Amino acid sequence: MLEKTFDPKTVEPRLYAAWEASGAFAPTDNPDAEPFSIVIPPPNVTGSLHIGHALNNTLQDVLIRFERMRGKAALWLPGTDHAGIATQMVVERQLAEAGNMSRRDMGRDAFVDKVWEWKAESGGTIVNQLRRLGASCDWSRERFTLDPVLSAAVRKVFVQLHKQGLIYRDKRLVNWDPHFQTAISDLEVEQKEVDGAYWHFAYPLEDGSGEIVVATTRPETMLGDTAVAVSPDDERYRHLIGKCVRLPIVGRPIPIIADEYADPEKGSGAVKITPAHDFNDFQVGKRHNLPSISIMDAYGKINENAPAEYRGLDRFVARKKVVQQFEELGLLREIEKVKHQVPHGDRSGVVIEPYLTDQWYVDAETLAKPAIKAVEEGKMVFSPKNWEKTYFEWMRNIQPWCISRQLWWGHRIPAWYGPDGKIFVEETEAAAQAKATEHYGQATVLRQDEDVLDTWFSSGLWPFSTLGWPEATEDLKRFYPTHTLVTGFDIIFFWVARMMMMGLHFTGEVPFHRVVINALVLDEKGQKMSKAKRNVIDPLVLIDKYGCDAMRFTLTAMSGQARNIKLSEQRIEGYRNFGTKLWNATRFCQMNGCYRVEGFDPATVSETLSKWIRAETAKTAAEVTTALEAAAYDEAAGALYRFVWNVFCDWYVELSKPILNGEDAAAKAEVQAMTAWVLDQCLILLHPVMPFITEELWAQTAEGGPARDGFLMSTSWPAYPDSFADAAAEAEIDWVIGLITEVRSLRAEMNVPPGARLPLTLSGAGPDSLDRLGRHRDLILSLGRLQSAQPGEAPAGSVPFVIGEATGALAIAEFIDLAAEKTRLVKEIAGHDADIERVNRKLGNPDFLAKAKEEVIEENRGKLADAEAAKAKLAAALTRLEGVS
RNA sequence: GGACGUGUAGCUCAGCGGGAGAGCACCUCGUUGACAUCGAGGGGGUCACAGGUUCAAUCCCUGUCACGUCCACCA
Repeated sequence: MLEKTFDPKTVEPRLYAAWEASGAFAPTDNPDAEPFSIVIPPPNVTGSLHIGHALNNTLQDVLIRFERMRGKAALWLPGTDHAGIATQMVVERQLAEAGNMSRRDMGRDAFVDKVWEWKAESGGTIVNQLRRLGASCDWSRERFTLDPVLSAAVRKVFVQLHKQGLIYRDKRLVNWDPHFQTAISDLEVEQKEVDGAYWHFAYPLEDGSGEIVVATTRPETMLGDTAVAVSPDDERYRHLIGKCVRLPIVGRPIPIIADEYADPEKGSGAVKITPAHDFNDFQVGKRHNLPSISIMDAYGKINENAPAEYRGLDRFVARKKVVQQFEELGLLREIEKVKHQVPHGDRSGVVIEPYLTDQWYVDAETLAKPAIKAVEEGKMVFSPKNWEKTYFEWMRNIQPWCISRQLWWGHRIPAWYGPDGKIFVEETEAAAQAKATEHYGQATVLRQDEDVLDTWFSSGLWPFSTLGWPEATEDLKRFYPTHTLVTGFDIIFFWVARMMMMGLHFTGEVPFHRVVINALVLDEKGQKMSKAKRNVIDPLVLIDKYGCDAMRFTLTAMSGQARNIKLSEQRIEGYRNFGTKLWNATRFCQMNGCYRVEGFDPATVSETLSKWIRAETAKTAAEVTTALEAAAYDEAAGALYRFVWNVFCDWYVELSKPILNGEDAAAKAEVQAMTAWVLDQCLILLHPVMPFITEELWAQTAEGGPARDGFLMSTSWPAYPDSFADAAAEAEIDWVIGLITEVRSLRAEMNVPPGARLPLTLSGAGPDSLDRLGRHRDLILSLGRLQSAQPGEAPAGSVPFVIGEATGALAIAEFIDLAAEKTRLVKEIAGHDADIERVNRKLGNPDFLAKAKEEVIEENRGKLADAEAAKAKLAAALTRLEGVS
């Protein structure tokens, strides 16, 4: 016999270890099995499981368990991402806390060794947390983006793209993070609204004939100004074009130029041009051949290109100083306070500087074309579909992707420089050396590029690099392209788009056929979770408190098409209760001798109740299967919840009791076997969502019956014959349920004391109804707490209700409240009247009759007839009642 | 500025052309009987607003308002 309650704390680790040890997570060896593969969005190796991971990985696990049970060669390939900046940050912080040498003091090689040490010690955290989630990943295939095979793939991709002219080195403005002293991509820049100001500065004309006023939000950049631009159409300034102003503080004469970029509507209509520190100005500078004077170093401090008193000052100190000097010079015309968007580094949180450096770029525009086309042609579909608009929007306006990072942790760029700066891009140092020797005619010392690649460069190769590409491995042949990618919308650009570009370019195929975008998990108030707001819900805490299955079911059930999920603990509690319900239903089965019968075939049952639950089971299985195929996780969860709780527990179990406690041994034996069968189906169908409790029940229910053949997780997903659908059985049991519900409802409404057993009569019943009444009388009596249930006219002092073609009447003379009953009848009749009127209006409309579909018209005729019949019965009862009173 | 999304019961959401639904919360009743982590019953909604298409609109179209997210830009 089962324990009173389920104890997830002891069961979960035990079962997970058993699954993993048995090899059940690996795809089947069966060569005929259809492959079904997904790759995990690799969490940062520094990460720990947050609620977003919990959702994302639960959905993947539901999917992979489902497909595995369907007999596919299901591979869920796990792994982690080396996460360049994030990991480097963690290790640097640890070094500092331990009072160790800084990264720069210890040097590159020593530092990278330290990071590997850290990875060996602490890098497994998130992977073990995924195990607690029940994730059935094939750990034997676990990958890390810096693994030798994956690194080789990165080098090959870089070299090939370079040879194809799709990777190039260029000197231009990048988003520079002065905190980490590295370039970052556009995507790693976050716009934040901050308080700032427009400072309006007057630049005196060199010939002393006046001044021109410009405005800026970054006064320090004026130290690098090389022009002032005005619109060629701006009458106010036309006469000044070609003249020079003398740049205050600096003393440099700079020209006034005409350029469309200057908008006469904005500010004074004149704009200072700092090509080395502003993206727009850089373009203007190019057009006019202006010098680009970079006045900052990599740390955001003013450099030697500025006047001596500024050198070494932090950019924000310099800003104040510039303003102060303008004020002292009498050239500060206005300070206009504004709130404006300022770019910040997403990791460092500091203000990003446009900075002029040499960096490596990917020609994303070229790579994007096939990636756009693949989605247009439906070779890859988003679910929900709308996300393709986001994808297209970005892909069609894509900018060159800056991929070099001035970090030490990552894939070092496979480019070597000769003494004259000649670049050799090769997969290995030896190959580069060979090329250099050939080029220079003698062995020459080369220097490798110091930079590493953007982490997303290697992530972009993930679906094929993890399967062994560029080698034509068995795994690559069998599992690529992968089937589905489950991920969050926040990384559609960072990751999905890049995988599409790289996958198509290097394998000629889409990396996945479907991308399922999961929602963002918010707190119960709909706010983003953040440590600062202290509203973070830790999935591990939830697992401890409610059990893993409860959390998984909650996330699955709430994972609709909406963009976010507001998670509340109350909801989790509800689904924990659902698990308890299933547990107790199983206890009921055990107490009533419902054990699995070897060789039992549900196709052979003869009890109507058996046929009914068989049909309901088949309906549910079909619903769940369809929903999971379509990634409609919430629908699958909803169908399971309703079936287990409302159909199986609330009705089937109740309806089976009289038979289980009855004298008919054959019927009892059948229902016992059938009940055990249905319970098994519940466990199977629930397993993908609630793997632990179902596996545990699967094992425990074997105790009183034949032994189970292996794990539930390795059991086949059901496919029932069409013959399980059973309209007659459905109609019959639905009638019984309807009758019992009516009786219960009337008892409650009429305030009949719980202990009172009442007589029920049924008048006007046809042969079917009489038959059903006869066959299920015991059930009806016990569940309706009735004294008797017989055909016959309603006695005086009874309350009527409509059941199909018949009128039921509950004799409650001693409890009846005439006024309340009259009110009830009037209300019900009014309800029918409203229906009749609405349907009549339709049926009386010639346009409706002419244009509506025939079945709709028929349906309405049926409705009308039903409503009129029901109304007539109740009206008759009302008349009788009025006769009494 | 551009794009996307959301407004349905007190709350969270499903439904998306032909009778307004679920869970939670609420109210009433009920524990020696699988389960009080429970059972039975019940109340509660001009489906944001305004137009349009249609025989028929919560559902499709247009507009308005409110809220949210993303992208771009700012002298």
